Amino acid sequence: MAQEDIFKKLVAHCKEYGYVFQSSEIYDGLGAVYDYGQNGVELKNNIKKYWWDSMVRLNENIVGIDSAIFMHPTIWKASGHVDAFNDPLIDNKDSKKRYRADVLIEDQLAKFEEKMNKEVEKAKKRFGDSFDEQQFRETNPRIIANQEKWNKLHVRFAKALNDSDLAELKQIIEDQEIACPISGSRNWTDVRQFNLMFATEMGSTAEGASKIFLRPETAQGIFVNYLNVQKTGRMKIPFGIAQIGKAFRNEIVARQFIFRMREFEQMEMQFFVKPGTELDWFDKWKNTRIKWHKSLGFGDDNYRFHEHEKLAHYANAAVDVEFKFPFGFKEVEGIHSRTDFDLSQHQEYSGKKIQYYDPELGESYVPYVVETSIGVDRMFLQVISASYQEEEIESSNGKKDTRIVLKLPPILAPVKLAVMPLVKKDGLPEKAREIIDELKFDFNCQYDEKDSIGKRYRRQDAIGTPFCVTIDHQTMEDQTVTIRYRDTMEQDRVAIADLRSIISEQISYKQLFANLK
RNA sequence: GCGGGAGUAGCUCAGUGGUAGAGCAUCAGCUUCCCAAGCUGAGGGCCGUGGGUUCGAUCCCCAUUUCCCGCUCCA
Repeated sequence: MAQEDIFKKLVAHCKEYGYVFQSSEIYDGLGAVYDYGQNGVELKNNIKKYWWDSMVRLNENIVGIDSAIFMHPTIWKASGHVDAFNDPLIDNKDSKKRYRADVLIEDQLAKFEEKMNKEVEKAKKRFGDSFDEQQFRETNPRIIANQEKWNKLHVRFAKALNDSDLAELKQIIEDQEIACPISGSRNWTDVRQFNLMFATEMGSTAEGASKIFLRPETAQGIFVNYLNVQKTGRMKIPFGIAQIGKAFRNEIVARQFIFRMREFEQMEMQFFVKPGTELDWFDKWKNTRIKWHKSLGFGDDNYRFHEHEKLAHYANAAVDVEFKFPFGFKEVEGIHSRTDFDLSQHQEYSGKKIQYYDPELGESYVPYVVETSIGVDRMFLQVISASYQEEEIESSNGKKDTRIVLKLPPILAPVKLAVMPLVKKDGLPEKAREIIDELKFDFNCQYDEKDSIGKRYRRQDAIGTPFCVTIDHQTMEDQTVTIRYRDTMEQDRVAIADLRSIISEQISYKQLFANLK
């Protein structure tokens, strides 16, 4: 079956079995926003717990925080988001290509510079060593003409950008007769602003209200709390701060189900290190994180690293962990060496000294940061797409049958255990309830007595329940039940008293965590 | 955002210018059978939304919204 078909079925399955619903569906939905259903929320919580425990519980030198979504607006100036997330865009109607309007105009400025430089080059060849470039630039008529054009355009462009005057940017592009490099045409749409940060107002009166942003990443909440945590937690470098929380980006194109959403959740850990050691720590975390992914057993071949060639303004090394989704290898997690960019910026903008006194060195420094940042929703999609299987099996009447099963890692499964009476009489239902009452404090249990036992097993397969316990007449005599395993469909007869330890062992972190060290 | 396709029951889909159907699913009862399809019955849809044409629109036209594919974008 084609991968796209599997993806479609997966999306349908997520809805049908209470994993993921489209947001506001009864009102026609809201673009690229999704809700998690009764099973989805359990899976998502389990994913978050698995990450959190592997960070905070497993590492003495990593602690967690939970910072607010609203933050002081200056934070986003310091972080660079206000500038980087505000792009005036324009489309060429013929080539259907989209450009940043400011980049088009900057290219035009560069063309003038190029022309001037060419004149200088020519003159250099002609006059040799005795050539005075400064004087030449001031006197050559062609350079003067170009310089004038450049100056005029630059002033106009800077003003338009400063005023966020989109119509003026469009007018500049028209006046400069800038053409699309692909189609060569000057058939442009209007310039539109795509502000990737959501804004709202804080303060209830119009005059007193100030514009604030919904955070586009959780990392800044960690950076601005660096001093608080380091001091109150008596943290010594190297140490990390972990956080799970929502972030918001007004994506131009948000698609592929929950892969790219406008409201999403991140699990981030910022690791503070001594300057100069950051690349060693970068390698260490790269290694640790890929082990974490592989520990879930979805197949090592389904992961790869993608090294960034073009680095962001703050980074000196960056790598993505990519997973093979039904629509191809895509980023799940990013590991970035962010240098001291963020803390230095906050130091500058806030005026507070954000440094660490290193007793070994006997001096203070702004720590360097290695970040691991994973999208919860992408992780969710990874887990569920890797787990979704359609199996051809032989039915009892000899016919071929398709069994749809979510082979979720038991530790992540929403429901760990279904307890069902083989028939709903002779005291079997009561016995089943008794077992659930005993085990529900340890595991998420589900009771089902409707339909044939085979049908009930299939229902549990569809939501990924790893264990089904069935009460039959023998149970009433000797206190044993059958336990049926989701993946193999095999059954064992075991004592009721042993159920807790059997299941506990299968959903223990211990083995998974052993692989992380 | 641009181009293309689609939107009918929880799911998969029929259907017609005269105010809607099937299979599966759901629920109740019977059946008691350890791997989904036994019997009986029930609930559920202003046919994505708004406007237009028409005596009358789920169907034709326009707009809009959502989803899918491609492009584009992506610290």
